[in-house]
This record gives sequence, structure tokens and C-alpha cells, in this order.
Amino acid sequence: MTELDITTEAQIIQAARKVFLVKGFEGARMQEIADEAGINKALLHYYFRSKEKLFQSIFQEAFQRFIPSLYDVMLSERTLPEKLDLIIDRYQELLFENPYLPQFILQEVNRNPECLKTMFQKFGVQPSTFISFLEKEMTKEGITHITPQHLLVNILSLNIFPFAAKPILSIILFNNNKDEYLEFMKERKEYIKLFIHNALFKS
Amino acid sequence: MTELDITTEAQIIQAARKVFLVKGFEGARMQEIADEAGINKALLHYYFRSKEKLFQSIFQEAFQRFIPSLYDVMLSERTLPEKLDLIIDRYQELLFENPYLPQFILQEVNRNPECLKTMFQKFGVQPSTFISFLEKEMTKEGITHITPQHLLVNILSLNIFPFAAKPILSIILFNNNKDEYLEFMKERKEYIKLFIHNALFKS
DNA sequence: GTCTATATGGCGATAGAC
DNA sequence: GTCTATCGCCATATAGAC
Repeated sequence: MTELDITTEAQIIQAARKVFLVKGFEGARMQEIADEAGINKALLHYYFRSKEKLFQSIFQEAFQRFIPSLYDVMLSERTLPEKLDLIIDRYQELLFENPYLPQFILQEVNRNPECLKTMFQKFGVQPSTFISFLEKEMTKEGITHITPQHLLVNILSLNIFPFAAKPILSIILFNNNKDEYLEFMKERKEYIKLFIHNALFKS
Repeated sequence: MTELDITTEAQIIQAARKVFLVKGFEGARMQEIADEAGINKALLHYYFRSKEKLFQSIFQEAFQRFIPSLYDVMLSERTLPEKLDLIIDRYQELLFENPYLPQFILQEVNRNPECLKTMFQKFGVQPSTFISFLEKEMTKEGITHITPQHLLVNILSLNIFPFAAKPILSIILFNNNKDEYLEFMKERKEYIKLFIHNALFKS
């Protein structure tokens, strides 16, 4: 475990992240990852035994990013409207920094659905806890026209889908003009907040 | 072009649809499609020259289904709330019949973004037309707190995302209980309508 | 049109020198 | 630890008999 080892492993991880996130497991090639890392294919198998193993470490790292934002916001001392706004802020920030994350995770969970349970167990995630907290807050606010499950799915949908569908929406809305789509996504945060706020509290 | 030809080609199409929709282009195997169709691998290449060609015909067929619902509803003589409800009804019906469509299209458009322009040209689709109509209706109703682009993306997100994210949501919400998730998706239609209605018209 | 057999290439993985 | 060379497999695609 010299300095050099660490550097090489880090280079591999970085390269693997870049390739896997864009191409997915099936689409990615070990050769491409090696090239991206500036090393040889054989070295990939030296550090990680197989493509699957290398992929798992990237997937786990990616998956972790989706979890923590929700919990600590929900547990904080704020009103529900404030919490929702904060969750949207955090999610949009995360997604802007990792725009390929949604499609990457969707694709690979479809390929291997069992991996999800493993992840949840590994990180001690209890989604039902989050639902319970949301439910309590909604009762407090007198919101009865929607269930916490549907509200959660609505929040996730409005935030995540436009990133997963970027190529489609970019064409549909702006004839593939990248700048206009970026501008659209940046302003979108406030529109999501307003949309959810109106749907919940204007009754 | 005898009876037998047509039957075989239809069998291939049906088998290819089944395999490609679930596995995607990279994940699908010609052998699996041949087995599913009850024929030999070589016959696939006899009818369609290559895997890519066979895939394209399946993708085109799948893509077509997403288009027409929106147009004729938007052009009909109804109020905006009625139109929105009808669009949601149509989309949910389409998605229940083809639950793999969202992830299939997302995955393959990411793999080959250029194919979208081809599709739009092929079918003479002008997304800007739809946005214009939506904008006109929104002005008529005095809706100014959201742009037609964001409203369209919200509608698509709320409808499509839960199908693309089925394995994830099924675990998060119901600990992988299929029946509960199905029930959730069936009741969801009305929650989407209510959510959008409140967000737009309760001001 | 449909089959069997085979060509062809690419990819993950390993052996072995340094 | 890092490289070159190569193995072994599997998937697409083709040749050719029937």
C-alpha cells in the first residue's frame, strides 16, 4: 500500500465512474475504462477482480448519494413547507452535480433488482421511517387529499425524471439547444417548489 | 410473401418486442429472441439483416405509441382541466398496457440520442405545436405562475417516472409487495389529476 | 424459407516476464 | 505493481445444404 497504489486505484475508480455512469454495465468496456485511467486492462483485474466487482463499488458509491439528504431534513425542526423546499434544494444540487445518476441507477436496478435490498441493508436505510415522518407532518398541516406515498413519488418524479429524460426533453422543448435546456433546468427548482406548494397548501 | 412468411415475421417481431423491451439493446441476445420466437438464429438475419435493424423496427413501433395521445386531445373542444384529465387517462392506460416502455425508451435514447430527431421527422411531429396550444389554453385560464414547458414536464414526470422506477419504488414503498404496488399505481391516476388541478387552479 | 455448421470479431480474464 | 501476449468464450453474422 504505497503512495503509488492509492493513486492508481483512485484513477481507476474515477475512470470507472465516468464510463459506467454514462454507458451502464452492459455498455461499458473494460478497455475504455483502462484507457480513461491511462493504464492497462490487466491492471483493472489486479485491483478489482472482475468487471462486476468494479461495477459494484461504483454503484454503491452512486447509490449512497441519494439517501442521506432526505433523512436529516425530515428530522430537523422546521415546518413541512420549509422541509419540502429544502429537500428540493438538496436534490437539485445533487442532480446538477451528477446528472447521469438517475438513468444510471434506473438502468442497473432494472438489470438486477435484488441489489437494492442489499444496498438498503448495507446502509441501514428504512424507507418506511421516512414515510411515517412525512405522514405525521401532513396530519399536522391538515393535508388529507393525498397520501404520503403519492406525495413522495410526486416529489421524486418532478425532481428526477427531467434528468433521466434529458435528451428527449432537450429536443422536445428546445430543439436540442443545450444552453436553453440548462437554463430551463436551473429555473426549474423554483417552479417545482411552487407547484408542490400550490398542490398541497392552497385548499 | 406467402401466409407462412407473414406469420414468421410476426412471430419474430413479437419475440423481439418482448426481449428488447425488458433487456434493452445491449442486454438482449439474438439467441434469446430466436428461442422466444421458436425459430433459428439464422432466420432472424434472413428477415432483418442485423440486430440493429431488428431493434430499430421495435423502437420505432414503441416510440409511435407515445405521440398521438397528446395531439388530438389538445386539439379537441374542451376546457383545459378536461384536457389535462383526458391526457392523464390516456397516458396511464398506455403505460399500464406497456409498463416497460418508459425505461426502454429512456435507455435507448441515451445510447443513441440522434435517433430521436429521425423519429420526429419520420412521423412529422412538431413538439413546439403542442407547447403553443398548451400556452394558449393557459392564457385563457389566466395561469401565469408556471410556463407551458414546465407544466408539460411536470405532467410527463408524474405519469412516466413511477413506471421507469418501478423496482425502486416497489421496495421503498411496499417492501417489494407486488400487489400493493399495483394497487398504488391504479389509484395513482386520480391523485395525479388532483395534484395537477390543485397546483394550477387553486389560486 | 428454414435449418446446421462455421466464420469472425470482440471482450473479460489470466499467464508470465520485468 | 505494471506491462505484453494470449486464452477462452460468447455473440453477431454468414455459408451452404435441404
